[in-house]
Amino acid sequence: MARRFRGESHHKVDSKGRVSIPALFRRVLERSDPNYTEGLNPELVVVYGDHRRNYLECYTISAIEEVDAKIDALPRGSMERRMLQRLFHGQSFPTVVDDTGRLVLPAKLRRKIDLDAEAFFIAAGDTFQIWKPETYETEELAKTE
Amino acid sequence: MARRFRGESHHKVDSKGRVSIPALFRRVLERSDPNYTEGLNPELVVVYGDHRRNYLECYTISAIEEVDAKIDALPRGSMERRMLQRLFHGQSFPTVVDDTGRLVLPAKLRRKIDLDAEAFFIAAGDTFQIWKPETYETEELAKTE
DNA sequence: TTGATTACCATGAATTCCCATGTAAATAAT
DNA sequence: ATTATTTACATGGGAATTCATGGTAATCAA
Repeated sequence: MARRFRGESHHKVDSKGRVSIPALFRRVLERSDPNYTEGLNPELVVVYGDHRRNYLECYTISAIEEVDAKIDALPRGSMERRMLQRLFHGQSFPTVVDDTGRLVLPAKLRRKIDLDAEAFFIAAGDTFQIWKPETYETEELAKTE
Repeated sequence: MARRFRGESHHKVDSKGRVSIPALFRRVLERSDPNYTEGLNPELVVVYGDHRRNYLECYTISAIEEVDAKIDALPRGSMERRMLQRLFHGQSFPTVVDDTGRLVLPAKLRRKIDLDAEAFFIAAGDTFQIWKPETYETEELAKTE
């Protein structure tokens, strides 16, 4: 199976911010983490962006490395480079899947997208997104239906 | 034999969601999976779409890769890209044919098309569809009038 | 020491794996 | 040709494993 996320699902978020990552997404995270080996837990990077973004975008290690490489290729001091650095280096949170296949979202990130008891996961090519279900329905579904 | 599905047939769906894939369709899935080799089981992607779609559309690996390539070519952030990503990356289910030639449809997908004891398979060019027999009949009947 | 974070353990439900069987289709033997 | 033998298909059942989720104890940071 490829290094591309596919599928969508809802998962409970508990009081500690723990939320199961869809099993199929975990397989992709594993395959796309160069440091991953059987028995270990894959790493990932959660990009949350500025106040205008109301979902979390999760990158595999190899995906975020591609982004980093692109940023590095831009001229130092250019506006584009500075903006991308702010988003991908500043407004992001590196973490690791835990032993039971869950992600622990710190209160700050949960508050940012107003997440409470349930989270909606949806694949988006080589990343996946985490939404508050209600937000997804109003924002996304309304737009495209 | 070509990479094109042909034919239609009915198959039992058991309580675990297992359903035999028509043998001829399996041959096509094998030939259209770049990773397939004798002895292995071919992969496929089941696209189920939103609430308006009442059947499952099954893509071979090479067919879905064509779709992915088209999506990747669209500008990031464009509405068209987002819509296609939602459908093909989000509302889809990647899987693999099992050792006995069956597909396992999770309860979620079965519920979506209201599938119970029997499924109707019909070829549609480089994909094939899975319908609840009754739905297909009424739907088709309605069309041909 | 107090609230938060992390590590461990627990469990029911869903999913996968492995093996079994009847029947139809294909091939070989008489 | 007709029968015997093999092979492929469709389907079923139970055991083993994975998943999603929840709880408690141990650790940490301020």
